[in-house]
Amino acid sequence: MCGRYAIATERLSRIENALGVGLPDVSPRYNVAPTQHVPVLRVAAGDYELVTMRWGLVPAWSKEPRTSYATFNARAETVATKPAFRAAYRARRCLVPASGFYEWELQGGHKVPWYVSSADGGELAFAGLWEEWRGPGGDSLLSCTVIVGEANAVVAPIHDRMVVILGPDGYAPWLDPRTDRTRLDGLLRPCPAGWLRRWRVSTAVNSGRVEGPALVAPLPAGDQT
DNA sequence: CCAGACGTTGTT
DNA sequence: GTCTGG
DNA sequence: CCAGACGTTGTT
DNA sequence: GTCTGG
Repeated sequence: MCGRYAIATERLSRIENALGVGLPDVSPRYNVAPTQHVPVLRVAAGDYELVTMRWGLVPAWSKEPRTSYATFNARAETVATKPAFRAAYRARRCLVPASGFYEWELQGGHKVPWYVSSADGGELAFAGLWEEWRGPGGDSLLSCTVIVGEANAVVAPIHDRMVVILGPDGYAPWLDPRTDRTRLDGLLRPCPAGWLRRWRVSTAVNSGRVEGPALVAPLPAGDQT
């Protein structure tokens, strides 16, 4: 699954190059948690645009601009049919840029944090969905989720699920509202192991209130198990 | 018909 | 135990 | 995801 | 909004 990530690259070069578009730089963050506002790439009026959305999707039919259940991840296996996600899967897909994500491994009774990083340092693109919720007073909330599926060989030893990461060839078809279901479903596969690396990090990341580049620093070699 | 849920993970 | 906040 | 709160009244 | 359960 994916409940915490980092975005350290200010310039989203891989996305810019793949889509042939210029994008504003983003502020580096090392401890992005659900309910926070995050940069998201979507198509609006036929153009690509980077917008800020709340992480944790609020369906358009929700009575409140929040949910009483977890929506910061959507399962790849069921995203096309679950009431909270299916409309967005059909028409409102997005990319969530990241440098890497955190995963907690259950070791005996306790949890140890790992950082799973982009192998080449360029930004990753998580497969996401977005929604716009409108309140009676004309208020509006943009929100998003990221899709999770099977783990690849880098992540499987520590956790059985991981976020779906798209390659540059998948960016445009994923974002295009006209792409058919069969092609979309085909994109929701674990990414190649070569795209990722992982290392143990400090438990400082456990708290959502801590921030800074030290959070992704590898623990000493002796602690990398 | 109306009311109530709408989600993920992990653990037992 | 369960919900909220980051 | 994990951490931290989980309550009321009245006073400054 | 739409589906399930009573």
